Amino acid sequence: MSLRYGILGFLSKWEASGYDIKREFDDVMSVFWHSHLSQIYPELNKLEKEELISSELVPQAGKPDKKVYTITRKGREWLMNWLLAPPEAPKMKDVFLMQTFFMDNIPVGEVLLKLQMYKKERQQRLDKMREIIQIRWESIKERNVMKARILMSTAVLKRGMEQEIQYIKWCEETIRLVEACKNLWGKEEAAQTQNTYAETEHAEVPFPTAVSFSEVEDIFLEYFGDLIDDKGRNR
Amino acid sequence: MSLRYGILGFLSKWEASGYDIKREFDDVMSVFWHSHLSQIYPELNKLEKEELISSELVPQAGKPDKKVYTITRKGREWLMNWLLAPPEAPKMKDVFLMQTFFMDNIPVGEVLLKLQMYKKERQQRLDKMREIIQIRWESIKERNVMKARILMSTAVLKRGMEQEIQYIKWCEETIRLVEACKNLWGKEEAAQTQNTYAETEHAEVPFPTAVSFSEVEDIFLEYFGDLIDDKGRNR
DNA sequence: TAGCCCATGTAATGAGTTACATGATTCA
DNA sequence: TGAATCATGTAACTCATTACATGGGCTA
Repeated sequence: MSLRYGILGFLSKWEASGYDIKREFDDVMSVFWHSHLSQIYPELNKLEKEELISSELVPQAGKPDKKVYTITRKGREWLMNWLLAPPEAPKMKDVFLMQTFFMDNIPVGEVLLKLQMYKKERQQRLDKMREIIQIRWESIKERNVMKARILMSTAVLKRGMEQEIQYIKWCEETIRLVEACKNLWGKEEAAQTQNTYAETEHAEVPFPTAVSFSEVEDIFLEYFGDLIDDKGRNR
Repeated sequence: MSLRYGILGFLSKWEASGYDIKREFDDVMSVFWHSHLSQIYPELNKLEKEELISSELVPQAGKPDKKVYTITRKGREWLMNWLLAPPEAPKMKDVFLMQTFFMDNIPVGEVLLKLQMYKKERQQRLDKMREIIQIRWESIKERNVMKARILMSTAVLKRGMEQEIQYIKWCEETIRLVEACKNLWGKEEAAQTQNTYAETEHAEVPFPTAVSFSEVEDIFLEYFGDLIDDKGRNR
């Protein structure tokens, strides 16, 4: 239900074809949304049938024809009503965090590798955002104009960048934590065997490689910083 | 494709019914995933047919019967293969950021209200996580055991908490930014009219309430901190 | 000449949500 | 007595992804 508002929102400022909209979803809007052309085209046709947008065929030299869409008054009304509605509860879906949560099932070496790979993934997203914001920044300064749309879109870009920076930092910190607690995984070659016996673990039988908490308490407290309220402890 | 691994991952440590799994998705696992019972039940049946899990009916006193699932060897193999596969590229879907991006279409007063409401939403998530981590922290200290699973799940919880803290901070900063740039929206009553003319905007016709950038440059630079590389400027 | 960019789609499949259906116990 | 919790599901629908289809122009 949100894709259509992403389209209406974009068309509220610029006329565009499905292909143009996809380009935007891959560029600035990738901070908060992603979509395939095969979803955008049918949605555009649906929006036109509902008279929220209208289209015009524009011939191009040396390129295929374009179907350029324009938002209608009704479309603007729908967009505004959506914008004024109370915000939805955030619905988390983070595949990488899910994997991390279950990484006790694979050897430590693999855990560290995955964290490093993911850090790179996030670094690339950040680099892309930095580029986008740099270009926009120069353009704003050059044209010397500020508008509400520019303000809000840069605010969103800031949020995106902060998110990537913090995710990268978390990867680094977690790599350090895992390295400091390597022994919890036991020998790498034994990992397969360990897992086979893990099903008895819920009955409070200690895991072969479990250690007493006090051994790692300091590492833990440092990792968490002030996120934990550690009452009854003298430090 | 990830829900099934969320289920397998959970069952890799504890035997559980569909209802139990749902409870977990609403609790600790809500940091990175959410799912409905009407999706979990059919998935469990599918997993059983594929022999990745097996079930046993457990009668209960004063409560309906439970269908308790156990992961099979084949299920563990599938889980491990998924965990060892290279991480997927993150797929962003943040409805609130999408709305924020297009908030030039509604009055400033409404923009500020929405940012405040969303901040509260995130604050509630944070409070819930704090509670969860506090309970786990006490339990770890009491039992005095540390295992790889505990390590990784707390790392994920940390990430979740950081995310909420930073989102809240971003809301606050953005509220301040919007307040400082209120005039970009013009009079609230005029908002409807403004939007009607916005379609001519792509032709570089300045927006009625546009101001020169230099007027807000300092506010902007403060908002961004060191996120922008502002070359050729003396500060 | 192979592969990418432009441009628009359809079809099949998979994932996710909302509504409906049932029925016992427990708590206010 | 009504609402919430426990417990398992089906059906209808919407949303999202992957694969397929077409075809001209540009670039290495």
